[in-house]
Amino acid sequence: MKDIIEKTENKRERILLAAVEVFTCRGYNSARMEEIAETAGIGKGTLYEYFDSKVQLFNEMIIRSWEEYTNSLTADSIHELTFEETIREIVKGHFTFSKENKKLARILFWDTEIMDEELKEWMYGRRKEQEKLIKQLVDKAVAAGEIKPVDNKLVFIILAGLIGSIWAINILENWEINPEELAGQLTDAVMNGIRR
Amino acid sequence: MKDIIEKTENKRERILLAAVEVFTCRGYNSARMEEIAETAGIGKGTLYEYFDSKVQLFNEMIIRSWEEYTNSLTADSIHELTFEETIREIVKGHFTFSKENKKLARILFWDTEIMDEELKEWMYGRRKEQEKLIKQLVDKAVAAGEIKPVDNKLVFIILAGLIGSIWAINILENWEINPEELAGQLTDAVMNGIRR
Amino acid sequence: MKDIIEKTENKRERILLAAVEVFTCRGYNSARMEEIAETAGIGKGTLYEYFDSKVQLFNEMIIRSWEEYTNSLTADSIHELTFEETIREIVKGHFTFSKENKKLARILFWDTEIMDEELKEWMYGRRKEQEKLIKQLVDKAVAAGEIKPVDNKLVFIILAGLIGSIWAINILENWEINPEELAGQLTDAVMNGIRR
Amino acid sequence: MKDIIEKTENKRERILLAAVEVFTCRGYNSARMEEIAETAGIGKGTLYEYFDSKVQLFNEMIIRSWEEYTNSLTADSIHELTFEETIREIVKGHFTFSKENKKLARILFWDTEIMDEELKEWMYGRRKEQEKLIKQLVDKAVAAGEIKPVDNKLVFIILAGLIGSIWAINILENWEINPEELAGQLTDAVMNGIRR
DNA sequence: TATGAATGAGAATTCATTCAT
DNA sequence: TATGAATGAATTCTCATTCAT
Repeated sequence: MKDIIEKTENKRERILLAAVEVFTCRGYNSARMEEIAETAGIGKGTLYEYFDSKVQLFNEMIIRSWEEYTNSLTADSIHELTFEETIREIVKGHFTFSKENKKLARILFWDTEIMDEELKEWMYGRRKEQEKLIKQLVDKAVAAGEIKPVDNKLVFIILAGLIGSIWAINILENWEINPEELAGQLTDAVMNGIRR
Repeated sequence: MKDIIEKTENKRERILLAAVEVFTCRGYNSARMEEIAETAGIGKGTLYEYFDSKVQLFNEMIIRSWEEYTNSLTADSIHELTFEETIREIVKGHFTFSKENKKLARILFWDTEIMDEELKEWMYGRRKEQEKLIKQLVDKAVAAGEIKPVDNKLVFIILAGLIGSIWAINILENWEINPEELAGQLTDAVMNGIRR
Repeated sequence: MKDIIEKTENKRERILLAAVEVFTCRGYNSARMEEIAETAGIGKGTLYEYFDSKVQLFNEMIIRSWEEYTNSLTADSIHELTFEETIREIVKGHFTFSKENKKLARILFWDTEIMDEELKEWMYGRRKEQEKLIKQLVDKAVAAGEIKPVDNKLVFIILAGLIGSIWAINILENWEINPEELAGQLTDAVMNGIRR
Repeated sequence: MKDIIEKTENKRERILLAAVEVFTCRGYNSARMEEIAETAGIGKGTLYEYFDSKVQLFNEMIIRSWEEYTNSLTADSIHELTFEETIREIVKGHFTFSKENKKLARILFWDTEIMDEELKEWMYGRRKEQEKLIKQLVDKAVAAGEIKPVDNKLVFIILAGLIGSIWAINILENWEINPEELAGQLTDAVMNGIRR
C-alpha cells in the first residue's frame, strides 16, 4: 500500500489512498487527520487544501470506493449471461472484492453510524440503483421463463442478504474458501432450494 | 420511550433504557454520557454509581439487548416443528424484533467496530451458539430426509444473510410488510428455490 | 490500628484515628472521605455530622497529632537536666516519635502544600513556641556558663535542622539505628564540634 | 517573574518557567494546567505539544531546577579549599539558592509526597550522590587530621539538617540575614561545637 | 501552494458534599 | 442521630481546524 501511495503523483489521489488505509484500519473516530497526512506523505495543513474537513474526506473516500466496487462487479459480458450465470458472477465478484478489501467492505456496506445525512442519502441512492438492476434481471428472467414468477423485491432481499452474510463470514472468521466454489453453491441453493 | 423510562423505578434499568435510546440514535462515539443521564432523568455522576465507564455501559446494554432478542426468538414449541416451520419461525421472530428495535438491531448485528475486544469475544461466542443451533437443525433435517444433503455451514450463511438483509431493508426504508408473510415467502424460496 | 479504631467508642475519636490512618497513607489529595468513613466503620454522611469538611477534618487531625507529639517530648524531669542532657532528650524523643509515626511525621513537619492559611498560622504559632523554649534553654545555659555565648536563634536552627534531617533519613531509607545512640552522637557533635 | 517569562522566546522554556511559578505557588495538586498555560502566555493545548502530561511537566521542572541548584553550588575552586571552607561554601550556596527560590526549594527538598515513583527514584539517586560527596569530603578531612575521626554519615546528617533547616527558616519567616554571615556562624558551630 | 505550531471547544470521569429517609 | 444515593462543579487531555510563514 505504501508503495502505491508513494508512486502516486497527484496529491488528491495520495490523500484518498491514505484515507482508505487509515480509516479502514482505525475506524472513522479513531482515525487521526495527522496520521492520514503522514501516510500520504504530506503536511497536516495540506489536507485542508484538498478537503474541507474530516467528514468530507471520509465521504469522498467512500464514494470513490463504492465506484471501484461497482466497476469491479460489472463485467461487460453480463448482458449475454443467463440469470443463473449473472447471479453467480455477482456473488463471486462481491466475494472477491470483500476478500481483497475486508475492512473497507465493512465500512462500505455496514458502518452507517459514521455517515452523515448527506452520505447516507447518497448511499441510499446507490443501493436503490442496485435494487433496480436486480429487479430488472429478475423480471427478465421471469419473462423468459427461467425462474418462477417470484416477487422481484424478494429476490433482491435474498441476494443482498447472501452478500452481506458473505462479508460477515469473511470478516469474523478467516474462512478459506474459493470465491468460484462458494458462488456456485450459493447460486445453486437460491435457484433450486434446499428441499430434497 | 420517554414514558417507559419515566415509569421505570429501578435506576439501573432506567439508565440502560436511556443508553439504548441514546446509543442507537447517536452511535457510540457521538453519544454523550450527559445526554444519557438527562434521558434517564438523573445526574451525570449517578451514571458512574451504576456503571464504571461509557464502554462498560455500552457493553451491558448490548448484552442485555441480545438476551432480550434471543428470548424473543425461542418458542417453546420449537422442538416439535418441522425444519421448514422452524426456519419460518426464526425469520419471523427476527423480523419482528428488528422492526420493533430498528436502530438497536443495527448495532446489535452489524456495528462491530465500536465493540471492544471483550464484547467482541462475547458476541462471537453468542454467534457461534446460533450457528451450532442452525447446523444441528440442518443435520437433523437432512437425516430425516426433509432437505437435500447440503453443507450445514452453507445453510447457516444463507439464513444469516437473509436475516441481516431483512434488517438492512428494514432500516433503510420504511417497508411495511407483514412479518408472517415475509417469513413465509423467504422460507419458501430457501426451501424450493426460485427456478421454475 | 484497626483494632484501636474498633475499640474506640467515641465517634469523633474514631473518625480522627481513621483520618490519621488514611491521610498518612494516601496523602491529603488522594485520601477519599469515603475511605475515611469506611476505616472509621461509619457511614459517609456521618463524617459531616462531626466535621464540616475534608479540610477541617485534616486540620483537626494535625492539631491533635501535634499535641500528642509535644506531649511525648516533654518529660517531667526536664527542668532538672543540664543543657546537654535536655538536648539529648529532645533529639531522642523526636527520633522515637518519627520512627513510630513515619508518615504522620512527614505531614506534620513538612507537607505545607496541603495546609490552608488557618492551619499554617496555627502551625507557625506552635513552632514559635518551640523556638522560644529552645531559646530560653540556650540563654539559661549561656548564663550558667555551660555553653559559649552563642546566638540562641542559631542554636534553634541547628537543632531544628538536625531534627528535620533525622526525619528525612528515617523516611527515605530504613536506617536501623538506636534513638539513644544517635541522640548521644548528635548531641556530642553539637556540643563539642567536629574539629580535631 | 512575568517579565522573565514574557522575554523568553523558546516555548518549552516559557512553559517550564510558568510551571515553576504555578506549581510552587499552588502545589502540584492545586495547580491547573490552564493556569500554567495562561502564565506561559500560550493556549492550553500547546502545553501538550511540549509535555505529555501534568506529571511529566512537573517532573521535568523538578529535574531542571535540581540541575540549576547543583550548578549553583559547585564552585570550581572547591578542590583547593579546606574542609571548613568547603562546608561554608556549601551552606552559603544553598542558602542563597533557597533565598532566591523560596517556594521551589520547598518542593525540591521536602515535598516528596507528590512525586511519582520515577521521580522519587531519580531524586533518591541525586541525594545519594550528594551524600557520597560529603562523605568523601569528611573522610579526606579526617585523614588530613582536620577533623575528629567522626562517622561520615553523622556529618552528612548534620549538614543535611542544617541545610533543610535553613529552608524552613527561610520559608516560614522572612529572616533577613546575610548568607555569608549565617554560613560562617553555622560552620563555626559545626566545627567547634557550642560548649564553652 | 505547503506547512505544522498553536489553538480551544468538548468529553469522560472524579469525589466532596448534600439531603431525603 | 445515621445513612448512602445522588449530584455537578471541576479537571485533564484530545484532536480537528486555523493561519502566519
